[in-house]
Amino acid sequence: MKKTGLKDLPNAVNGNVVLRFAPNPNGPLTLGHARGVTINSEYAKNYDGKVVLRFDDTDSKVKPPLRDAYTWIEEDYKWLTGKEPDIIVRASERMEIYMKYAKKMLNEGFGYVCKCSAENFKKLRDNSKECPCRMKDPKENLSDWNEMISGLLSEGMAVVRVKTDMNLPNPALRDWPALRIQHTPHPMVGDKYKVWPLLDFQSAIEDYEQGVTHIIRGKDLMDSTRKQTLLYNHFGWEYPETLYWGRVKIHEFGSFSTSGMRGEIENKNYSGWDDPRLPTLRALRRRGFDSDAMRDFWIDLGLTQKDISVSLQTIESFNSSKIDSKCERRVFVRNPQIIRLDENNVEIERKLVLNKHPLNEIKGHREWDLEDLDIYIESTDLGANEIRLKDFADVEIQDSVGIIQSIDRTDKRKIIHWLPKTIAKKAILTIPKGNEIIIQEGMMEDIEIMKNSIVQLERVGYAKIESNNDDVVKLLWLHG
RNA sequence: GCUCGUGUGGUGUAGUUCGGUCCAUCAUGCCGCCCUUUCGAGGCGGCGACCCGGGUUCAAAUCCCGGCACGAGCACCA
Repeated sequence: MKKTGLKDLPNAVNGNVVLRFAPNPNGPLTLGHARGVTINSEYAKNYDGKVVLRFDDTDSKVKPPLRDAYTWIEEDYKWLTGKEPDIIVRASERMEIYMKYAKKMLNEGFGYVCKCSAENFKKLRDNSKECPCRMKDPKENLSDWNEMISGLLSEGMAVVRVKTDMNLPNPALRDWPALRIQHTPHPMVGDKYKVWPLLDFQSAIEDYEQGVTHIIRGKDLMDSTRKQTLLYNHFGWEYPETLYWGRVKIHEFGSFSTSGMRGEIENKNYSGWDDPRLPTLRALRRRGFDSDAMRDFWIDLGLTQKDISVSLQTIESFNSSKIDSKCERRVFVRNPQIIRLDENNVEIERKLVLNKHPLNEIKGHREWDLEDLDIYIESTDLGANEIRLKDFADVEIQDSVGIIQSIDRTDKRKIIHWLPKTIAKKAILTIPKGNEIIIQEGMMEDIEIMKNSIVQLERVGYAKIESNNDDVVKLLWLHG
C-alpha cells in the first residue's frame, strides 16, 4: 500500500503548525532550494499551517547579501508555491531582538564574552578545558559587551559564547559562539550594528519568536539542532520538532554554488541568473518547467536523510506529464533538405488537416497547403530510401525526389516528420547542454507561432518559443 | 582523530516503530510491442534490489551483535 505525498509530521496539530524556509539572500533560488520551499509549503498546506520566509542575512562579510535577491526570492517562492509566504522576516531588521536576548544571556550568566583568539579557544575546547573568560561575572561581561557593540573592539577581538559543558562528547557543542563582531557595512542596514549574531543564535531566537513548531533542515545542520537545544534549555524554551534531509545532487548540473554563479555572471561567463545552463529557478522557469511538476518531483523524493543523486531526466519526465496535454504540436526540420514530391498517379489531398494535439486534448487544427510539392525533411532522414511522411504518405526517395507510393501505411517503414516549403519559416533552436550552448537551425511550421508558448516539436522534443519576428523564430530547448 | 548520520533494482522511493499479508511498492531508466497520429507524445509488456557476516526465531528487509561502505559536522559561513 503506497502512501502518496509526504509522511506525517511528528506531533503536528492541524491548524497549529508553523514552518520556515530560511535562505541567505545572496542570489535567487536554485533547484536545491526548491526542495525546501516545496516540502515546507506542502506540509503547511497539509496541516493548514503557516510558512515563514526568513532571510538569514547576518553575514555581510563572507556571504554578503544582494539587495535584489530579497525580491527575487519572494518571486521564486511565489512561482513555485503559487502563493505568498504567510510571514516574511529579515534578520537584519530584527537585530534589536537578538541583542536583547544576548544581553539577557549575559545577565543571567549562561553566556559570556570571550576574548580568546579562535585558535586558542579551539585548543582549550579540544582538551575540554575552560577558557579564562568563562569565569567572569555578569557585570564584567556586560561591560565587555558594551565595548563590543559600541565598536570599541575590532573584528576578531571578542565573541559571545553560550555556556554549555566543556566535557560534552561532541567538541563542536562546547561553549559555541553566538555573536561576533563584524564591521563590514550591511547592504540593507549599513554600519548601524557592530555585532552580528551567528546562524545558530539568530535562527534559534527567531524560531522561538515566530513560534516555529517544525524545523526541516539539511542533516549537515544536525549539530545546529544540538547547539540550539542547549540554548533553549537555558532560556527554558521547548525546541521545535526537527527533521532532516540529505544532500541532493543533480547529475546534469555540476556543483554550482550561489556565490560561484554570482562570480561567473559578473565575469560574463553566463548571460544572467536566467541563463538556461544554470540551475536557478528563473532559468528553469524561462525554459518552460512547470512549477507543479517541480513540486511533484520533490514530493516524490520525499524526506530522507540519504544523500542522493538524481537525474534531470526524472524532473523532465514529471514535467512532460504535466505539460504534454497543453502543448500543441509543430514541425521543426533541422538541417533541412529539399525534396520534390512526385505524385506518381496517386491521388493526394491538396490540403492536410492535422490535430494541434494527437489525442485532441487541445481542440483545433493546423492546415497544411500542399499546392506546391516542394518539402523539407531532415538531412539525417535522407538515409533511408523508403520512408513514411508522417500523417501523409509512404514515399520512396530517389535523388531528391520523393515518389509517392501510397497514402495508406503499407509497411513498418520509418515515419519521419516533414514540412511543405510554402509554410516553412526559418527557426533557430538553442539547446543548453552542460556548460555549452548548441544552436540548431532549421525550418519551422509557420502556423500560430505564439511567443512564450511551449510546443512539442514532433520527433524532436519540447521547446519554448522565445521570439518570433518577420525572419526567424527563436526556440529555447526544454527537453525531449 | 572526535562526534553524528545513512545503507532496498541503473536512479529515486514504499515497507523497517508493533518480525509473518514482501518469492518486496511505485516512479524513473533501459529493452520490446502497439498506434495507417511522432525513435522522442500516448498505450501495453518485460528487465532489475533488501551492504556483508554471524545470532535470535517456526518465520527477518524488518530484532541483536560484529564488520564494511558512503556522507556530514568539528568556522568569529549560512
